[in-house]
Amino acid sequence: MTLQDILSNHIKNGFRHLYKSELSDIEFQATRKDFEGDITVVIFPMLRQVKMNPVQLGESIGQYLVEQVVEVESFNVVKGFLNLVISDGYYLSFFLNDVSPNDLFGFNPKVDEKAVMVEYSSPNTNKPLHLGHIRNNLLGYSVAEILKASGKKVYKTQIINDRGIHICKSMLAWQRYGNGETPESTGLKGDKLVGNYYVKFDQEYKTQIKELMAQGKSEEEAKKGAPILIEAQNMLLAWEAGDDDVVALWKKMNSWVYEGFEATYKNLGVDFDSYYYESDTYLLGKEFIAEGLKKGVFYKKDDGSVWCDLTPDGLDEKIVLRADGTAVYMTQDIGTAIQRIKDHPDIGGMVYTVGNEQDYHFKVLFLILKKLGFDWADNLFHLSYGMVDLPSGKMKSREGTVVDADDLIIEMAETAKEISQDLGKLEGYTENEKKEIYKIIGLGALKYFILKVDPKKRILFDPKESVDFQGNTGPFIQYTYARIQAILRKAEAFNISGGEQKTLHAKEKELIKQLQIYPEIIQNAAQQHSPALIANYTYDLVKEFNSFYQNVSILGAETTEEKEFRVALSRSVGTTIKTAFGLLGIEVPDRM
RNA sequence: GGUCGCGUAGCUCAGCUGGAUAGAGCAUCUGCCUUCUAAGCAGACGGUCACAGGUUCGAAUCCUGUCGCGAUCACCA
Repeated sequence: MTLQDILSNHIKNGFRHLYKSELSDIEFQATRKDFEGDITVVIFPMLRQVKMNPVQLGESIGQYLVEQVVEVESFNVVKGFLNLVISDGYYLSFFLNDVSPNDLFGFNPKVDEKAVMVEYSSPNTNKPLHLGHIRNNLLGYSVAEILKASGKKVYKTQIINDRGIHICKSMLAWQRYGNGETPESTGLKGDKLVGNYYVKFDQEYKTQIKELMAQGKSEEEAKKGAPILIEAQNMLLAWEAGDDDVVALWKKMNSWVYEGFEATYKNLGVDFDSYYYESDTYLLGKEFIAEGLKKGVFYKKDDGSVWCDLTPDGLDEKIVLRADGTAVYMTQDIGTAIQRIKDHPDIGGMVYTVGNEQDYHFKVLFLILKKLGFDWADNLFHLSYGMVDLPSGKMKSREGTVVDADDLIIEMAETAKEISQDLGKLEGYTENEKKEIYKIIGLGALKYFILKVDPKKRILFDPKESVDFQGNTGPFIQYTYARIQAILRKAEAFNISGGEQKTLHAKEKELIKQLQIYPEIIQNAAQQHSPALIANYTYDLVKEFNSFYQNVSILGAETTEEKEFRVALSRSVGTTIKTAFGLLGIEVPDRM
């Protein structure tokens, strides 16, 4: 039972007689720093049922609580706010009993029997991953970890768009200009190699269009009639017909890409429990269209195409099957969702990490699945995020204005290296150790930079100014962690003798309060699918820690009790940073 | 044009289900390294929370409208 529950019960019991009708919940909030006190009871809402002056009511409740509850030391009333001063002993014992001994403080130990599947990344196989994918990957991975911490079983997955005309373009260009190049022969990552041929195709396509236009064709004719495009289209037909050579080439080039992707994922520190491929799933879903037709969820038009009428829900009519009986995007997504539940019967909900340009698609998808009557359809969530824009505008792969994921990771580590060398730290470490630390810091900066902002908002990313290493940043928090580790290394073995009576400094109390809300933050973050909540929480915690312990010696405390307490508090802040950053997928170095 | 999202300090962003005098970082200025890591700490400066109405004890937060930016309105995925 939390202190708030205790207070709430006391207020309800003690003042029942004043209430005319049902007792409403008592509203608590943390006391603002400029007022004296720790917990504030907001009196205003109670006035609806109790006819009284708010200050008088506050006074009498405050008086009552001081008498009844040991933890409440004193109170003051400002307007309709009853500020309660809570005893040090309460926070001290909370810290000593709950936080300090528990390395996974804040994590929910209970696990729901229903699992959640989180989909993210979901790349095309014709080009390397870029900055947009990084935001997607970080969000998806982080939300998955946060859900785990909140007590959910989680499956991480992705759907890989491995079929279609775009792959054929790369394949064709490679066949024609590739001279048998492989990742091994060129030393290029597989996804880069394939991506290069995609660009090559586009160049060739453009020159052919020009030629055709020079021969007097209209732009539209030229675009449709370019021989290389027609060849690519033929290749797609051959692929769909199962042509051995085409399929073999397709498999070969895709495998290169997957190897390249895996390397990037590994560098980024994200992983997956399973993979779905569109080449496997694009035929799925049709049977459920038939079933939906029977149930009357869908209807058939004269030309044979199947539609879902969503106008009663304020949306449009949506096609779910073409007149020729082939599947569209929506068909496929319906099928994939159902397939996933079949593969993992314990799934109770799914999270789709996809950019906000697909908001409408997912709105429709979820609605259709609901209409089809699946019970899990109520627990589908589109983790929608804004684009990552460059100062020059949108990223366009064809125009070469993309920020490549691998390059960016390397650059971030480079910047971390420069800064670190300027500061002259890390002397006496081997090159490998240093390299490892630079990478952790560089990635920490990048990940925190992206995750600290609300997913819904667009991010403006300036590659020149890059990412900060000071202030509300990953490295600042990592730095505090490293400093704490230095303290712990120096501290001789310490033990906390429980129940110690000690006067808490105001800042220490704040720190403990800040730690106290960590479990709640995780729950909120899980509910709202928001890593930003965790990021900003961690920053607040670290700020609070620094603002006291930057000026106050930890190891130089006068009494041993005081020293033990400070060390234990530092250690707890350290582990909290570590677990919170773990939820963001950010590593934390022992020194930097 | 319809629908959805966003608009908070010069810049980048917090602000939980409405609560007290609006919160950080960067940038600019002032102090602090002989003591556990100065990627730090303390302080100054900086705001009509896009605008206008409404709801109420109380609005950056909820509702309506206007403006600005973005996305989307394909038998593409």
